[in-house]
Amino acid sequence: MSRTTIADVAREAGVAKATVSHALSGNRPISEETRAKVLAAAEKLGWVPSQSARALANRRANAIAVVLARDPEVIANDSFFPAFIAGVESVLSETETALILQVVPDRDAEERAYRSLAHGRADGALLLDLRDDDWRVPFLDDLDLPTVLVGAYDGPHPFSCVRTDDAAPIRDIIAHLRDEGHERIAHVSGPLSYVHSRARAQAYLDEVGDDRLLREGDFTAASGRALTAELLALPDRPTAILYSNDTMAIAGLSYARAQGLSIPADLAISGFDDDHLSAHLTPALTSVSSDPAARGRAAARLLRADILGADPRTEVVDCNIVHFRESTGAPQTTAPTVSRRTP
Amino acid sequence: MSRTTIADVAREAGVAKATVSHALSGNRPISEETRAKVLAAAEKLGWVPSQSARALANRRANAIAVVLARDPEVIANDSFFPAFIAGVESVLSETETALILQVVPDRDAEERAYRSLAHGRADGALLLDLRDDDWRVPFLDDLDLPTVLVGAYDGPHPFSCVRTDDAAPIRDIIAHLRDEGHERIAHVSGPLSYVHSRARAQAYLDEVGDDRLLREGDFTAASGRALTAELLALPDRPTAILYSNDTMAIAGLSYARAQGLSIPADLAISGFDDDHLSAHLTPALTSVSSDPAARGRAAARLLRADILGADPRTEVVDCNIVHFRESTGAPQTTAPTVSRRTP
DNA sequence: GTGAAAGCGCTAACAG
DNA sequence: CTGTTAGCGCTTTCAC
Repeated sequence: MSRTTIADVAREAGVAKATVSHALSGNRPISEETRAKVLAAAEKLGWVPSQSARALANRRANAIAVVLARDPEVIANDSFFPAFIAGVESVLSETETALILQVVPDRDAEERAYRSLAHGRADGALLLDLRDDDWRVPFLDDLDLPTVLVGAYDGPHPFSCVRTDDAAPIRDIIAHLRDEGHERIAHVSGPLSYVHSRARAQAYLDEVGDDRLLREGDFTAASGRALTAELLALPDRPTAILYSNDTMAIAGLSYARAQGLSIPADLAISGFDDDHLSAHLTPALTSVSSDPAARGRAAARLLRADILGADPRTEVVDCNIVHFRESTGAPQTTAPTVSRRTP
Repeated sequence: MSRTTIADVAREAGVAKATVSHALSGNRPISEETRAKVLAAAEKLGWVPSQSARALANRRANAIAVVLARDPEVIANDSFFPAFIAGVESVLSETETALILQVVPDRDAEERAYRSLAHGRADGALLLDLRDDDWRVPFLDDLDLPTVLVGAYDGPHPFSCVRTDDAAPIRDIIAHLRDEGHERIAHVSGPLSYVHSRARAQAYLDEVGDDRLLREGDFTAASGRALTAELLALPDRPTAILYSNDTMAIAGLSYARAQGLSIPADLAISGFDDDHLSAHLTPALTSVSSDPAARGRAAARLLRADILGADPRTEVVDCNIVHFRESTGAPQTTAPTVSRRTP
């Protein structure tokens, strides 16, 4: 680590420590001449200000945090998260702010993590995977840690918020399916305690009227498969299934085909999140892309403003696009597979 | 933020600051009685030690860093990275160590990032996406920042290293293809300056003997598509293509089918990395799973040891498994799709 | 415009 | 076993 400190640079440049500090931060007028001397000295000694000393003096860590309480395995198969993080980073990098990622196994660890973050490690936090009456909301309010909620949180809260309208694409898909003649349309949701799963399920219920064909999954392939089996075993089995993410949809699609059903002739299928491979499946999967990177950018910008003392505000990032593909009867975009043996 | 400091807790408990500090760290014997008093006081005041003050005094940030120089878009479609990070986190969480993620646009920013990390932000770094004669290796050595190389780096270096054997699965796939009667086997590699792409390409060359059917891609779907087109346009077009990742393989597969080729009858295809959807494609894609989480765990453990002063060592994590699926002629694992109209 | 000195909140000698 | 006293390296009044 750097044994050279601001004092060494000050000595080398023949000025006071304060001058070195201000020459770099620009927090007070410095003559061009001294500034040049200071920069030269810093360059010569290869000095970089210590982040920890600066954090202590400034009461600012120059870092923000994302804490995930999910199972590592779930994180690994999630297409939303990496894109979201990439968006966040693109904003943070403008201001030399670091992103701290913490994965915790249980609520206890999560509370400790937030406490320690709030006390000198991070200047703010991004909250994902919101649940109804999420305990983290009042908790972080108490901790007085600037926070941005990512998702359509309904409860009372003092924070900035990035929302999307997940109901509209669900309505569009259902309308499309009805046009195609479907009457028994099912929905495999994510855990209903998550606000985004619930919003999607609610849009489905509003459209369909009852919950006889609604099944609550957990976003894993296993649940997608199991609930598809359950739905297909019904006496009046659905002719179309909307899944709340692509992982469940693909598992369901795969199961249905294994049962001898043809997609979309016997069963139409749609997903959500538009995994980068979904367009390449056969049949290609109808899904909803939601530009997670745009949401990441918006969240990072809101948080930066909050940290600087701005008033919290809610931003609606509307970037949901339905991609109608073969799995719901859209015409094939790639040529049909004709068996042809070349010499 | 916490206005309550160690001094408040000391006063509340009627002891000295040092006692409070040691009661928590256990760095010197404390009577059960005082410790209880201290803990009670800390609890009552809701005090948590300030990470930044601690970092400054300890000269330890309790954080490690991963810096990515990739395009955010590439990160978003990469199945290796999130799983790797999940593995890293599972080890870090044991010791309250944070992970700092930084995405930088260019080399200049990357140097600054490492400098600032080395100076108080992080105690060590994980190096991914290694290239031949990677400038970061001597640079970090200079910075004196404990580092673990993730990948089979050949140049001289003083660091710990996590390697895998990527050649074996390539050999296995080629052997399998030859058994199936293939003679013209092509390879679409990643950028050959990356050590892992090169290792795979080298294994291919060693097996096949010449580079007439080798094409250098960049891991994106676009390059997979373009190079597939190029290979299929050859007078003696290949009957099998090995891709260096699944994204390129799927794009290639999709292109080939659009050209009217049947997979695997006309063209056999294999990928690498086993994206979580690859098993669900039709035809399912032959690929190599490499347990990125295991590599993440190994890297984090090595780095932790290095930070504590252990001697650097190289660990081979051998977890590559070839999954032979339909795209190379393995029997279908899901039942065939029989068109059947239900009432 | 610049310097000197007082913290930021914690840890670690050093005494007792 | 516990209290006192210096720092860690930077920022920021407060003087000049």
